[in-house]
Amino acid sequence: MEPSGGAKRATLAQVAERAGVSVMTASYTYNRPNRVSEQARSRVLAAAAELGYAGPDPSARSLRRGSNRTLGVVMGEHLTYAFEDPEAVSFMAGIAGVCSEHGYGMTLVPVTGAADDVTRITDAAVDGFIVWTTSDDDPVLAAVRSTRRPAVVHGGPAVEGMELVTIDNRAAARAVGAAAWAGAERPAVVCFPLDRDRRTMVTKGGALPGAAFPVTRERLEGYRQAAEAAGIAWQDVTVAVCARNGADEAERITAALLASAEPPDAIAAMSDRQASGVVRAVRAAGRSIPGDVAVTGWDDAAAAARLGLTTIAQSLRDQGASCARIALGGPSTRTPAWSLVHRTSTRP
Amino acid sequence: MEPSGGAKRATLAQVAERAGVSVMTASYTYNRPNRVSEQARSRVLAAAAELGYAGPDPSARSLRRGSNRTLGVVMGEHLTYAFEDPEAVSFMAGIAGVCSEHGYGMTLVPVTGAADDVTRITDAAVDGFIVWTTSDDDPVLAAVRSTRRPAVVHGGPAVEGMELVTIDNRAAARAVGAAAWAGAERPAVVCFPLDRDRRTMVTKGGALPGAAFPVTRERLEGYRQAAEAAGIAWQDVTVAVCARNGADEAERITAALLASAEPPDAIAAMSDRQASGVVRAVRAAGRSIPGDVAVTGWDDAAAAARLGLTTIAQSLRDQGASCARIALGGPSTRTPAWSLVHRTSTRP
DNA sequence: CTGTTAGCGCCTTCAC
DNA sequence: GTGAAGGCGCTAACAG
Repeated sequence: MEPSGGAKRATLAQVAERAGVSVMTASYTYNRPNRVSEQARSRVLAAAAELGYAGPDPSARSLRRGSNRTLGVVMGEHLTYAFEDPEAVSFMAGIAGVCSEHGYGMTLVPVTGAADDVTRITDAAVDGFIVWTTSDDDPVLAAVRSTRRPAVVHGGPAVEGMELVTIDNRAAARAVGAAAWAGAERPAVVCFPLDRDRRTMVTKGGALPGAAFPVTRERLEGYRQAAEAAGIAWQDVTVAVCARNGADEAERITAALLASAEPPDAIAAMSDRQASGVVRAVRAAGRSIPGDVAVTGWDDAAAAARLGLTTIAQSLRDQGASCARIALGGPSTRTPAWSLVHRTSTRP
Repeated sequence: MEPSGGAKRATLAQVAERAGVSVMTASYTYNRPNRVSEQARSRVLAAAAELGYAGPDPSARSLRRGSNRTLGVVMGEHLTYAFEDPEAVSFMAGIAGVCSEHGYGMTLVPVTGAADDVTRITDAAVDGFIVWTTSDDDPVLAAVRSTRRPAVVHGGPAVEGMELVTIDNRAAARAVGAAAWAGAERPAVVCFPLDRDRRTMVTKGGALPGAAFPVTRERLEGYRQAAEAAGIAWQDVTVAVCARNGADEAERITAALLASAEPPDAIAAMSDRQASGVVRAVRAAGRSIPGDVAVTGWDDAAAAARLGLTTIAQSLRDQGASCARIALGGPSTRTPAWSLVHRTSTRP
């Protein structure tokens, strides 16, 4: 199961010998071609071709130069998640664009939630890390920090010694919450998981345990403030905590809420994916939007426009690009812009 | 703009000195903990903690071991494309899953279509490559081959010395083509680009230049065979070549076809994304599906089910996983399964 | 323009 | 259970 490494690779020294030049001339041929005579250069390249030498070994070069020309991206729990969530994909596309511009590669560091995550991070041959939003207590953060390489966290938590790129989730939640709760009497939040245990629960705002994910925590706080501004006590707001960010789970949990004794008449979701599920459940229950139930999303994904969702617009792509630029030591925004997009899923 | 590398990292030798042991004892502490006395071990770890040593340097280790524990993925032209096409994303998710299982990282190699692509590939510190389908003449192939590392091409072309994982595109195109052309008199193909120039054109099958992308070529050949089996001469089949795989371009080009003197009554697209655009254009023109125009897609994406598209089902995710397993030296399928899914967009 | 020297940080080998 | 030597393949720094 181990990679064979293919046929044995020739070394620069062998190429130099065959070409009848010193190792340095061979090295220069690859690194400073114009510092080498045309003649020497072609002899080196000829020797390389004969030996099937494909150029300097990248690891040796990295060791010598002290840089890998690669950024590491840590996406949390399951690497495949990175590809399943369209917003995560946008984020990665933003990173990819900047890496590409700078001739950098992008290594996805596999993290599973298991104990060896730390090893996988300290073992990654990268020049800097970008960490997708995670919980306050995620050991991955300490591992990344311990490498002493430039590191940028997206979303949160804020970690001393690491950069943070995030919108003001609390303010954005206040804004979209105000739209959601307008004219509502029985509001509900369809919520991201609170911590890495990802326990599902339905409770009231007052009874909610603290959230270990800062993004979740900040948004809840914003919804709470919006509720109180609308004259609704937080302890009267239903909070339905999902295990994951996805439409299906949001749909099921919404269906349950609507079938309960106190069906909500306004539902704020934490993503447009969740909101899509909410919309399906509301329609399936024969209720109208926003007449019977107001619905809000988050992200302004394509689905949001299609469904007429009031939502928070932000560019995960730009945020990914910012993270990458910062990791590469350049300047960029730490507090990206967001805006409230009013559509037809909320009461005017 | 260069990464700072953060604070200077301590070396194993420094840790050993501080712990009052030899370098080897320190090394064993990280690599063979049980070959070291409890006492020595804890002194080494204490020294490491004091110095902020995060473990052996990955590049040095790679150099010494001759392996990077990382697979390289080459996605062609624009790295961001990898994240824009849902099928490509599935494919990457499949790779990610296998890498994750094996504790391997996954490096996305930035390739732009420019001359330095070759450099970027030979510079990548990876143990093997997976190359997303490309054209026969793509220099990336020779570059990957020259590294003499295990390499797997997905889709094509077949390259001596590299593995190939692909469905039988010709047979699949024959199958879906048969469904598309049933009862048709003016068939058309909405086609992927023929070569890396990505020139747009509308022509007849007989006048079509050869395609440099094997996947495109094979599918065209399958459609041709299906046409002839249905008693339609290839030179009578319209082929609309798009610059990229996307719904919008397919929609525009279909609108033009429908407005022409000989509007097609059957359109076979090369992806469900393209087919979505085709469906939009057909509806916008006030034609019915399949009554006025039969439509087929490819991939059996979510959109295909939603639109009732007859299409070819295949799992890009499984194919990504296969590629990764093969690159890691394990066994896996080279010829994945596909199947024809009959829905309502074609004539019975 | 070309060559020599001296490591980059680590781990395999072999001795004790 | 521990350590000394040597080298993985390459290139910065400095001659010439």
